[in-house]
Amino acid sequence: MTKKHEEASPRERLLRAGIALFAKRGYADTSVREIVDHAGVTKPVLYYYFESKEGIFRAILDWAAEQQEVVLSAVLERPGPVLDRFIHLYRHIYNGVRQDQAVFKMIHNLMFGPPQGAPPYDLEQYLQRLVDAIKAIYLEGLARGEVKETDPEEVAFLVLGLIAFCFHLDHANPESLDSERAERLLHLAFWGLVQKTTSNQAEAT
Amino acid sequence: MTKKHEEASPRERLLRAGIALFAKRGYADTSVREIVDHAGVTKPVLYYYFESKEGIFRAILDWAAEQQEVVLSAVLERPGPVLDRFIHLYRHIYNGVRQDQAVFKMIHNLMFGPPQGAPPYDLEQYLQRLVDAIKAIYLEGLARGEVKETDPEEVAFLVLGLIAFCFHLDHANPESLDSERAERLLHLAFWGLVQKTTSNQAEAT
DNA sequence: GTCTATAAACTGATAGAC
DNA sequence: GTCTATCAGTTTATAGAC
Repeated sequence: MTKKHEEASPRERLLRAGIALFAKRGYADTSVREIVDHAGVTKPVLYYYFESKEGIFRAILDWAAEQQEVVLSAVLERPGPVLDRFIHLYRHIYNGVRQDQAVFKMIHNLMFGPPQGAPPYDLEQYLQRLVDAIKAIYLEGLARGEVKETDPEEVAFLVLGLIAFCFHLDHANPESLDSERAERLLHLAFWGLVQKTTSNQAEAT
Repeated sequence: MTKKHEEASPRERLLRAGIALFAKRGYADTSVREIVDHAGVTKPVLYYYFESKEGIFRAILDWAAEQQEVVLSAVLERPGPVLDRFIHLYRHIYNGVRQDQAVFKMIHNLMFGPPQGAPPYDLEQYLQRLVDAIKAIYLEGLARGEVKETDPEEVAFLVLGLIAFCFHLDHANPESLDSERAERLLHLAFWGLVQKTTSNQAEAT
């Protein structure tokens, strides 16, 4: 963390500008001219620190991978009931520091959107780390008898699908932002949708 | 349906090419040159039938809205248990005819990805129609006492989030395509994740 | 309706002065 | 390190012949 909020280095201003623009409009629709204008520098400066448009793109994603690792480590250390920890994960990843939010939006867009000309990058690692974190939380809850036994991978996809969708809704429709929607959706999936009748009415499709 | 599989009109070939390319790579990264090459025509033909790149983009989305309406109407007419109908919805929307699949992928990308320079379009209508359809299925199940009472909007988001995520997984990782994952995830959310301690222990995988 | 040829603007990237 | 000026290639879009 060698950053001052007052006057950042050209390299850092370029990184911030790149994050903001790539997150907002995607890779193909963001030009290097826009990035350098937004950063208040000239074009050769970008090509000096990063060697190409692809270079700054990869530099951003490399930095983002470290950021995610920091966030996930903190979340995994915190104990508590499974549902609380899932919600805590959502809040920290997606509703974290405003500054880091754009970079997660950028990753989200790359994961769920079209490649749009972006250079190849191992996005699978981001997803896999999230899956692993959710699995770990689930398995701890399972050991305490808090949740039923099922495929941990399925649980991870269930939780990830919901928080990704809430993240999308919040960003696609910022005016109707509902900070507790993820909590309610996870709650709903946690307790189930089916009506629990009197005795033991199991239904299989 | 005024199409013959043998030899389509230039206009229709352009639409198909546009769908395929916009779906695969996004709006900004798809050039009109690629579209006309893929359609086997020349550039002025595109500007004759549609007046611009934005024009063919909007024409595709207008057509897609009609297609979705047809699919949703068919799904809503079919009776059955709530969970079965949710799965049926998924299969018909996202795993429907191979030909129409690309257009749904294109909409999915526009909904969940960055705008990437695409012209403004009311994507909210697509989402709202899906939400309404899921609400209708849920409310019918509620009237039969099949599901517990909760906010229908939440149910719609739960189901939509999961099927959108499965759709993404299948397309992001086609080699590990798992056609029954959506079914399992919906099943999991339907029955809940929590351990039912007392006598009411119903579970099936 | 469909073509060739081209306009005008923008793209990523670089040379060379300071 | 940072600048001005510019390159070569691509973009959307059109003019004008047939």
